[in-house]
Amino acid sequence: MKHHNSRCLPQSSTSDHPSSVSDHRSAMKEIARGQSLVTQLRAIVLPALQADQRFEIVAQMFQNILDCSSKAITELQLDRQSDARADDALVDDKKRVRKISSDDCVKEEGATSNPNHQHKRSRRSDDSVSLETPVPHYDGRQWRKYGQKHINKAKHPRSYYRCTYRQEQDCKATKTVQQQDDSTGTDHPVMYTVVYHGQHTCKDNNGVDSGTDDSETNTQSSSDSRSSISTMCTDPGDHQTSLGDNKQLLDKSADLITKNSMYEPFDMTVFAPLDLDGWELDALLRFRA
DNA sequence: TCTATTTGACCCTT
DNA sequence: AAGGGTCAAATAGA
Repeated sequence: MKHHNSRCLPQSSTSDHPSSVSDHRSAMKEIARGQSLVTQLRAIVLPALQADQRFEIVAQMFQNILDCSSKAITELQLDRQSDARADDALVDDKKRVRKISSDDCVKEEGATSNPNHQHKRSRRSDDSVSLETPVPHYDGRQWRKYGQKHINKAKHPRSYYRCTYRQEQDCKATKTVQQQDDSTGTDHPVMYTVVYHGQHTCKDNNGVDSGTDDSETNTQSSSDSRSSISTMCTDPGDHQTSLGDNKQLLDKSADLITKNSMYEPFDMTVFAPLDLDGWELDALLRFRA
């Protein structure tokens, strides 16, 4: 099922619905909050069900719920963008004129650097959805980290991720993950602010479904056994203290859980419910405590 | 050897 | 000029 191209969506006039933008925004926030809660719940429930026959069903149900909310957010985003696009058209066009002309000048007169540096870096805040979660990578999507930066006045660095299928399927979805400053040294779980930008245009969840002919996996998927979810704790120092002495135990647990699920008849990588990284387990255990 | 992550540099917006 | 987002070479790990 393909998402609608925003350009193909009927233009829902904001003038017809003056409150639609704020309605969309609050709706998206609520859905995102629901996603966060479901994600947290899943992190609690699935490990407890690892030896249970109902594990698969429950995992699938969780994933279906998350898929539903993801699609709802996507639809809302597309709807909002189609509204905003009309409003922004003039403004964007002005910016674009300046951008293109300056780019042309630079490139035609011999670019000083890589021609790949053609992307705009600005992000419109209304293109994004943010949520707070103790398990920032537990969203059922596959992400690849492409950068990390220290943000001004923030204790913890911000990590930048893009969809794993960006190259293969030109999926423009990105997200940033940043640990909240006030979430260390307290009893409650470490919380992260996750901001999603853009929509997934890659096929289905993880692109896995398109590989039903998995006998001829391409070269890139040859490493699938190594990582079904390519995100992991990448903030050096951020989690070391919290992982502490329990890390080995947690790793063993994760390993055991993963092995248990490895031989299930369906592809667990779709859900990746038990592909917990150390910090996710840490967050989970703190959450449960 | 291949893929993912790290990290400094570059570039753009404000 | 500062801050933030992205790139890409270097590095790590399986």
